[in-house]
Formats: sequence, structure tokens, C-alpha cells
Amino acid sequence: MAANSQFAIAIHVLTILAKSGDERVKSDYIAGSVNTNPVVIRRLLSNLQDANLVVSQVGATGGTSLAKQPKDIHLSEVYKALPCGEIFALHSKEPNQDCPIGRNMAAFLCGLQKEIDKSMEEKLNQYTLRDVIEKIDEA
Amino acid sequence: MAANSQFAIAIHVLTILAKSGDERVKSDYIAGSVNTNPVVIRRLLSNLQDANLVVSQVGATGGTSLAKQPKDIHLSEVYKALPCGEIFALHSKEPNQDCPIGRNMAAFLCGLQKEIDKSMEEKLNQYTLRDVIEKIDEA
DNA sequence: TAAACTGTATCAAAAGAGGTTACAAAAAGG
DNA sequence: CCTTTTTGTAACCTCTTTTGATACAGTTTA
Repeated sequence: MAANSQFAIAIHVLTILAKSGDERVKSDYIAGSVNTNPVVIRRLLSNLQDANLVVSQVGATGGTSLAKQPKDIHLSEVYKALPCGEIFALHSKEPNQDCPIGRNMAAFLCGLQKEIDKSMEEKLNQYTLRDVIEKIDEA
Repeated sequence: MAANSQFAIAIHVLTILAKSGDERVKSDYIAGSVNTNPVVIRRLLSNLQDANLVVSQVGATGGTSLAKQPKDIHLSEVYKALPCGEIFALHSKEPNQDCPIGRNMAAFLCGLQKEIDKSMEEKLNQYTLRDVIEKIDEA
């Protein structure tokens, strides 16, 4: 499949919004920087809006701006706002339940998945959008 | 996409091999427990073999067994043995290089990706195949 | 009322994963 | 040395997911 790049694009989009301060930014402009279609951006913004990270306004002079200060937007929030799947998938077909190993495998893997998710979330929680901007500015 | 479940299946397969000790196990048998096609299993075993986790033998009476003790197989090794993609993908199309944000985005994301990969690896390194077997046995 | 947006539905295109068949090569056993 | 069994791999198909694109309704401003 085309790999899921929504997290990467979300960081990009939020950085643009942060740089624009209170000014509303149009999906058309963002699409130009990200190099994709405006609808792709609006779809993504819709998710970010559901998570209260951005605010959009419809109509002429409409557009989107951040809902909070960059220092208050943790990358973990961004990740959670998106419909990303799990780190690794469980079996696509259920294992053979006649086999004692197959029978208990799913529960174990599910627990491991949760643990990894948690450690990833902790990692992403160490960074805010402000950190991202600083790193990009010094580059 | 059909999400990548190779890691999950790899753990399953290795657990079967561990339980079989020195006895060689045929891909047909493993496929039965995992509930998939033998070729899918052989493809996966090929990766595990490249990483020196298992040993296969061709020919009649052939099959596969572990290359080391379960206690010496860390889940991080299993993960690294597989051609899994990154945790999150970068932009599918390169961002607009005329935009200063787009220009520096890739480098930042790439670094973040590496950091997360590392913390995931550390997590997986805490478990060995023996731990898996113990957890499954007590279930 | 016209123009400029967002929000969404719908469809097409591209890529990846998993399943299947087929067959060469290797080993074992008569 | 021939038959059987099994791995290793290539080739192909299908299904699913993601992304890109078009279209259009609804909203806001002027």
C-alpha cells in the first residue's frame, strides 16, 4: 500500500500554522507547501480539529489556525488525533484455535502492542510543536 | 493495505519451533497452526534464517528449528529480521523545496523516526522468546 | 448576489501484503 | 539411480489501504 504518511504531514501542517500565528491559512496554501491536493489537507485538518488542535472557519476569508500555543501541543496529541493503525498488525486470519499456541497468541501480542504503543506515546510526549519549530529554525 | 502482520506471525512461528526443541518442523505444519499458506511461512522463515534465528534443511525429512536457545532470542532481533517499514512514513511526495518549512521538514522527521525506532527497539529488547513461552503457558 | 472558502462524498489510481500455483534443487531411502 | 518429500523462490492475482482528484453543498464576507 502507499504507506501512511499522515503523521508526517500533520507535523508539517501544524508547523505552517504555528508560523502564521493568528492569521488563518487556506488549505490551498498548505497544499502548496506540502505538495499535495487541498482536499488531502482538509481531510487531515478535520481530524486535527476533532482533537481540538486547530480551528477552522468556513466561508470567504476562511481558513485554519492553531487552537493552542505551539508549546501546548504535544506530538503525542497529534499522533493520537490521527486514524493511524497499530505499530504492527495482529494475524490477518485468526490462528488455528485447535493449536494451544495459536489459541493464546492473540492475547499475548495484544498486550505487547499496548506496551509498545505506550512507550511510543511517552516518547512523543517529550516533544511539543515549539520544539519542532526550534529544530527547524536552527537548520 | 493489508496491515503488515509479519512480526505477529514471526513470534507465533518461533514459539512453535521453541516448543518443538531439536525436532525439525515442516512449513506445512506451521501453516496449519498459523492458518495460512506454507509459502507465506517459508518466505518468513527465509528472513529469520538470514538473521540467524532459525536453521532450515531442505529435502525429505527437512524442516526448520531454532538456531539458538529461546532465552537468547530477543524480540528486538525478530523485529529487525523482518522487512517492516518505519513506524510512520515520510511524505510520499517531496514537500515544496521553495518553502523553508518544507525544505527542513524531512530531516527533522527522519530524526524523530530514528528516535522512536530506538525506543521501540529498547522495549522489544526487554523480552526474549522464553518470556513469550512462559506467558503463553500460564494463560 | 457573487466570490471565496471549508466540509465531504465519491471515484480512480498506486502500492503493498498475503494467498496460490508452479517448479527447480536438495536430501533420504529404498 | 529413481522416487518421494520438502525447502526456496519466482510469478501472478486479489484485496485492502492510501492518496489524488473532481464535484458540489453550505457558509461567510463584501
